[in-house]
Amino acid sequence: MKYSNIHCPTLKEDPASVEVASHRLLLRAGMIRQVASGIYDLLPLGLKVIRKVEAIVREEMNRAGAQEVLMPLVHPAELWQETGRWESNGKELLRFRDRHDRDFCLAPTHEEVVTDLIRKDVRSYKQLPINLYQIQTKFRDEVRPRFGLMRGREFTMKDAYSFDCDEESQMKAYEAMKAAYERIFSRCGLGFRRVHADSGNIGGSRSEEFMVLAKTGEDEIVHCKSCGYSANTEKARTLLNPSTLAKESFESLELVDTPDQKTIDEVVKKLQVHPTETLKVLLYQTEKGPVAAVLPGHRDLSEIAFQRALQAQNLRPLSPEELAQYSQVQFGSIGPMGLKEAIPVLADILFDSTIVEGRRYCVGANQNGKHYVGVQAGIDFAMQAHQVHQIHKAEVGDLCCDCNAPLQIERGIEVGHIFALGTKYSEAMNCNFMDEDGKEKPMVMGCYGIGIGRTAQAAIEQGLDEQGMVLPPAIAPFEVVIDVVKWKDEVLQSKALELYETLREHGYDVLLDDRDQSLGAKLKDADLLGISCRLVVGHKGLENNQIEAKLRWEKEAQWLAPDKIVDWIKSGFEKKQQAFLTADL
RNA sequence: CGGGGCGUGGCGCAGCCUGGUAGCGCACUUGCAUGGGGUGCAAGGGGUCGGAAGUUCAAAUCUUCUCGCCCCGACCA
Repeated sequence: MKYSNIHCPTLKEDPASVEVASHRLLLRAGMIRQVASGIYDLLPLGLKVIRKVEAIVREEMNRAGAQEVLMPLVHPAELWQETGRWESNGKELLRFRDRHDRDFCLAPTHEEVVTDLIRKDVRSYKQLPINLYQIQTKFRDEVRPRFGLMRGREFTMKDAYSFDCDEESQMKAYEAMKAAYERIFSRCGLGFRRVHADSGNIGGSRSEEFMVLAKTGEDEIVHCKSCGYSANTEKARTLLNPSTLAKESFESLELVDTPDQKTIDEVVKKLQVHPTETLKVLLYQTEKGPVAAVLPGHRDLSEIAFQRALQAQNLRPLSPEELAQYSQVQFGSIGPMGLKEAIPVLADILFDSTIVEGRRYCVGANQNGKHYVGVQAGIDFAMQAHQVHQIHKAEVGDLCCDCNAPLQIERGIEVGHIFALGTKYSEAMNCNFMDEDGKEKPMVMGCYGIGIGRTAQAAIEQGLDEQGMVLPPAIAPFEVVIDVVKWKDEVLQSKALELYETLREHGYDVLLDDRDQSLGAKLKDADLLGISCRLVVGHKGLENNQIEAKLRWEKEAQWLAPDKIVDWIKSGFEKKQQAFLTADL
């Protein structure tokens, strides 16, 4: 490909109000342009990178035995109503009506459609297992799109769905996908961690996320260096490190006035106590009725863990208006002592496991404008074993559940997610099959997703330097670029063309920069685009029959005879790729 | 959804406070020179200031409304 034939509007200056480096580079490299919030054009070179990621994904999916299909972006409401997700999904699900006033939505995911597809044609265990995947556009009307392709509203996703006769067979599909994902992300040159997304006690289902480690990642993950345990902070189970607790300052139970102190911060300030000596009560609404989470004032609640512990389908914070229907007590004065009496309709009260039994705490008194101090956990209020759960969000300093070592917290970009679904969708949608003894059973499903654009951008985020992108050859927009010191010089030009043809014959994806610009400008663009190998043809080298060659990730360039170039590139690329596959975090 | 910010040639910005119908850099066009890290000089083209209404003799500038985009936060009581 010749540069003059490509629409690649590179930018010299940084675009305004763009925070993340990879997003900035995508814009500067002329790979993407914004159309609306969270909606982008992919320009030729941006698309080229995306296609290369897709090619790797396809290859590994096919190798793992999945078959490619293509399902629609527009889904009829009926399918989503069958699983209840038409109602339970919020505004993220973009709904609209067609000319006949029928309800539709833009697909944020495809469990309903693929389950419908399978149930129409699969009757027997003999037809199973099946694993179908697609690389397709999704639309999720995100509250707050940001960071370019990282969190767009319209985005490309690879999603696979497996259908099996039983759990055991399902686990094989799950493991095959897991292995494929590890290969895919390694081949894309990504430093990633596979983390637990669910601790695995709900209906035997299991889920793991693939996190690319990056400071700018939107997700937090805990990692245990000593045993390797990794999990999404929201879903991680961790133990309290007792050494983080302040010394007890109360000796006896006492009722104190706190007329204007509603938040933990305010109470702590007024009563001169340490946050680790306070307890707070968070109220939520569920389909079973209001529920309460009791946890230390300095800890955050993991809503996901809370919901799981409650085994609730829906969970949202209780509004002040709702609270007023149940109780005279207002937010800010609610505490664990006599909670059930204060709010008689509470369905469940769960205590966080970081509450220390016997320790004296400062708590809301369930009387407006009053707190108790010196309340003993487990004595002044009961904490039955079945009520105590790990519902706090993991924090730095917490201890590993498995080996008791201190955990570290890292940031990551979620590029892939694999999930054992069980029979949730197959049961809701009657996706059944006849097994060997003539019994009808729901299929056991799994789903597996990769954000294609996000994977590409994560690779950029991890690889960049001051000059631009540093991409692995497998996903760089070009493998090789040829720059000519003076394009109009016929001797140099013909040498460059010769080199260009040779490399193409050897199967390389080559860019010939045929623009009549200063060398400096051309080199800047080559670096910005992250092209893996750069060759410079000029008089200086040609006098000695040499070409300047440089790999994007190396500091120094080398002078090589033209007939050595192909082998040199080959071994350079192989070394790099090998490094990715064996990279250790 | 709450808070904050921004919207002026393709891009990045100044002008707005203290109204008098637009300016800079980059990019673009033409010419000459240059050619190993965004080359120099010269001559050009392009915007009515997100939109609407209002105040005024006069609005990019003041007021109100509206649209769009970006950032932060989001029920932690």
